[in-house]
Amino acid sequence: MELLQLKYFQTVARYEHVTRAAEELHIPQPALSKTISLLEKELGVLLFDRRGKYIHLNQYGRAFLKRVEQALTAIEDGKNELNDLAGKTSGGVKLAVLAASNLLPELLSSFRKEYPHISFNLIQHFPSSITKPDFDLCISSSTMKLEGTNSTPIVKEEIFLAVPVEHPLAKRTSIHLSEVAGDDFISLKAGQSLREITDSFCQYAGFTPHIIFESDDPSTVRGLIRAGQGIAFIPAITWGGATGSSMKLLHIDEPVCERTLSLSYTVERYLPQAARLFRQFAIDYFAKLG
DNA sequence: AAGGGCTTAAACAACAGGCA
DNA sequence: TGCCTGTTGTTTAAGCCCTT
Repeated sequence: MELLQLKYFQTVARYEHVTRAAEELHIPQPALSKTISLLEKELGVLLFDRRGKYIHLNQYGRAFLKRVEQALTAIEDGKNELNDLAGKTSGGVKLAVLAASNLLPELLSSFRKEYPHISFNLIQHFPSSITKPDFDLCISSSTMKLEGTNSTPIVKEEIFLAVPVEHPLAKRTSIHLSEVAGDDFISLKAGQSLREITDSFCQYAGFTPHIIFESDDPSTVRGLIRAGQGIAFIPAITWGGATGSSMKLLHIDEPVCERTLSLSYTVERYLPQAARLFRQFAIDYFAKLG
């Protein structure tokens, strides 16, 4: 049994799609089919159910995948550990960013000024087909609990309500959220952690926001507010930057609108030196922002 | 030279979706 | 419902490269 066969199997098992796995592995699809069938032959059981043109992991495949993941992770951790022992901190950091992606360019460029030899592999969403996200570190909202991880809070920020200057409440400095229950909202797309938090603020204030625009891009959200199309929640730090004179940020008295971002890392895995350096750097970086 | 592992190319089968 | 078309997975054959 070859290590390569196990890597191939892991990829096919994750995608349950031979062609996509072959593309991922940069090998021709027939070769991958052949490798998998040889592995099955060696194991003496079928790892996949073939139903027509689709393949699905079966009970043997699922059991084997669990062990293969453990074995390959252990080998990866071993390589990282040896690199560190040999004094090579040039490895990459697998960084998942599920929140505060706006600050990422500045954070990474600051870090790389100090450690130019450390590279990054950024993960900005977890494909639903991948059951076990693979990262060294993950920046996310504290409301998201990632299984098998430890978290360190890195920044607590207030969430303001941004209104256009011509809005009736624009002359105020603070409001109760229930005062804007009837307003049109511009919001992040559903599924984003910030969106879930702000929806819960509104729910607490006794209303469901009437959302007229959804966008993943903070600058688009700002532009729409300036254009008088609606109001929006704006995190003070991670969405920081000039708001301009055509927009006003209001403090929300009730409910308390804050969020905490955390840095998570998997508990059972060896954290490479490069990732440990970045973890400390990120904690210090956000401490300065806060 | 022989054997193993890989590649590309081709052929085939099974299925999904569109359409009449 | 039946046909057509496109997609996808599998198998086989021929050839290349590397190791023994």
